[in-house]
Amino acid sequence: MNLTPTSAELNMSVEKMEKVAFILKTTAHPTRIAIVQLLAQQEGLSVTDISEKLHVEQSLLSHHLTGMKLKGILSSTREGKSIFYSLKMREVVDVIQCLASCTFL
Amino acid sequence: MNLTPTSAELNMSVEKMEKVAFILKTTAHPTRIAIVQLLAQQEGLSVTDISEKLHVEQSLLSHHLTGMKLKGILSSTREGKSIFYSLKMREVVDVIQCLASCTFL
DNA sequence: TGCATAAATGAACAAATGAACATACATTTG
DNA sequence: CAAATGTATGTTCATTTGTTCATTTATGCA
Repeated sequence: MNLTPTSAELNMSVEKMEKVAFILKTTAHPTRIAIVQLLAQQEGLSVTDISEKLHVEQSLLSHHLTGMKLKGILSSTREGKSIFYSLKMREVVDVIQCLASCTFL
Repeated sequence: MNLTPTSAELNMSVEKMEKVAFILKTTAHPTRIAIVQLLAQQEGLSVTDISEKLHVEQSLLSHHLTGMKLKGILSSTREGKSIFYSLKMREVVDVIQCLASCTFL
């Protein structure tokens, strides 16, 4: 996993910092990290699927999911009664894994 | 180069998710991202240095800095009247750059 | 000493967030 | 259509966060 920045990338605009902060904030929650981890392994899980796997109540989970979708991290598609969520911004997986691999955590 | 996480890494404990969330949360702010970017280029800047470069008022900056230090992202050392801050958890640079390199941001 | 400079701290407040709950909406099936 | 199922939405409340301002602490120097 090569996360090494180029010098061009190091000079970041305020606007970009705000966008990055936005994504970090959107991801910075144990439940949402669990959602990303889950969808990284298996795309297209329904709300019920996720709810059962993570033991998170439906409404609360839905709030998290719709928020993450609104912010561009997830996408969803309806199939019958169910709505299936997938990872849209796959980079967040790398971001999480990068921190998760820190030995001191 | 293998960007795919291993199954071991994907199976993250709740505790680890909380720690990762903690770091993400601690970083998820434009000013704090700017601080990380700055210290990534130049270690050991004083509060005044950072304040001037980022145009952030002393007290507010100090709140951000002490918070980030408390949470293990930065370290600091006094030299005379000044206190110099450095990056302690260098991984957050990678995390930020990873998101910053997203073309769609 | 006393003063200037550098940084941290604490109080106060607005705003954002997370959780829980009830309810509404959409879809399928009988 | 009505009932059942799956999901979203809205409200309320407690907590956390971000900011500002005033004050305090620490250091160096005349």
